[in-house]
Amino acid sequence: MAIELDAPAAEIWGLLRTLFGQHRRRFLGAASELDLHPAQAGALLQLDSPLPMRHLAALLGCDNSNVTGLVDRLEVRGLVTRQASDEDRRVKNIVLTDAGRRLREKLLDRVGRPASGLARLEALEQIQLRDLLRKVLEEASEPPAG
Amino acid sequence: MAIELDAPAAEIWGLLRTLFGQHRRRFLGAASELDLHPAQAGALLQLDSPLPMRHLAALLGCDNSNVTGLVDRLEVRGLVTRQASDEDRRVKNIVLTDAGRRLREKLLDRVGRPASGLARLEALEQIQLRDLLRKVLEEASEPPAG
DNA sequence: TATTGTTATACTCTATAACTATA
DNA sequence: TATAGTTATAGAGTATAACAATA
Repeated sequence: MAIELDAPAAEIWGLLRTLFGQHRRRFLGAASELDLHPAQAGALLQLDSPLPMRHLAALLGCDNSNVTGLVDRLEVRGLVTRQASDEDRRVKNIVLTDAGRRLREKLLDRVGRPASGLARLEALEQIQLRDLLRKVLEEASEPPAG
Repeated sequence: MAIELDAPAAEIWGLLRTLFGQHRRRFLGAASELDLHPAQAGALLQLDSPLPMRHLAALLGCDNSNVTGLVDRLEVRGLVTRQASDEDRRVKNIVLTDAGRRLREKLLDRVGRPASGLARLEALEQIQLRDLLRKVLEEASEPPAG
C-alpha cells in the first residue's frame, strides 16, 4: 500500500465534489420544476439587482449575443424587462418584474439554503467548518455562482 | 439588526457556493480548452469504468435519448466505443478508447485535483476539515459529479 | 409486459461573425 | 475608432413521444 502524502487534501476534494454534485442536482431539479432552463435559472439568480446585458453575460460566462435570446424568452414570460440606461443609451438594464422576483425567491428557497447535511454538525463544529472554509477562500475575490 | 439563529450554517453555505462557482469555472474552462462541451466533459469524467447508456444518463441527470447523440459525437471523435453486453443484448456499454482515456486524464489534471486554497490549511486543519465534511456527507450515497 | 437504446421533433443554449446605434 | 446590444447561422444540449429489439 503506497503512502499518500496528500491523502487528506485529496479526500477533502472528493468530498467537496460530492457536495458539488448534490448542489448541482438540486439546482437542476429546482430549475426544471419551475420550468426554467438551467441558464435561465442562473440568470434569475444573478439578477439580485438590475444588470446591463454585458454584465449578465460576463456573470454567466457566455457571449453577449446569447444573452439577447435568453432575456427575450424571460421577457416573453414576463419575468424581466429591458430598461434603457439614462447615462448611456447603448446600455439596457435587465430588471426583474414582480413575477420574476417571486420566481427568484422560489429558486432561492430551494438552492440558496444550506445543504441538509450541515444540520448534522453541532454548533461548535459549524463554527470550525466556517473558519476552515474562510481560510481556504481567504484570497478568493470571485463571487458565488448559481 | 435581526438575530441570525442560523448564521454559521448560512455563511458556510455561502462559502461553499463560492467554492462551487470556482470549481464550475475551472470545469467549464478546462472543457472549453479541450474542445469539449460541458456535457461531454461530464460524461468523460463519469467513465472511470465502462457504463451502460442508461447508467450514464442517470449520472448525467438526463434522458437516455440524450445520451445517444452525446455518445455518437464522442464516438465520432474516437474517444469512446459502444460494446454490446454479453449478459443482456439490449445493453451497450460505453468504453473509453486510449485517446478517450488520455483526454480524461487531461481533464482530471485540471478539475480532479484539490482547489489551491486547500494548501493554505495546515496538516491538522486539513484533517479537521476532512472529518467535518465526512460528517456532513455521512448519509449521502450519491456519487461525485463533474 | 417492461426495459434498453434509438429515432424524430421541437425548443433552448452556445460560439462566431456581421450589423446598428450610440459613444 | 470602440462599445452595447442585436441578428444570423450552425452545432450541440434537452425533454418528450414513438419505435425496434430484447428480456
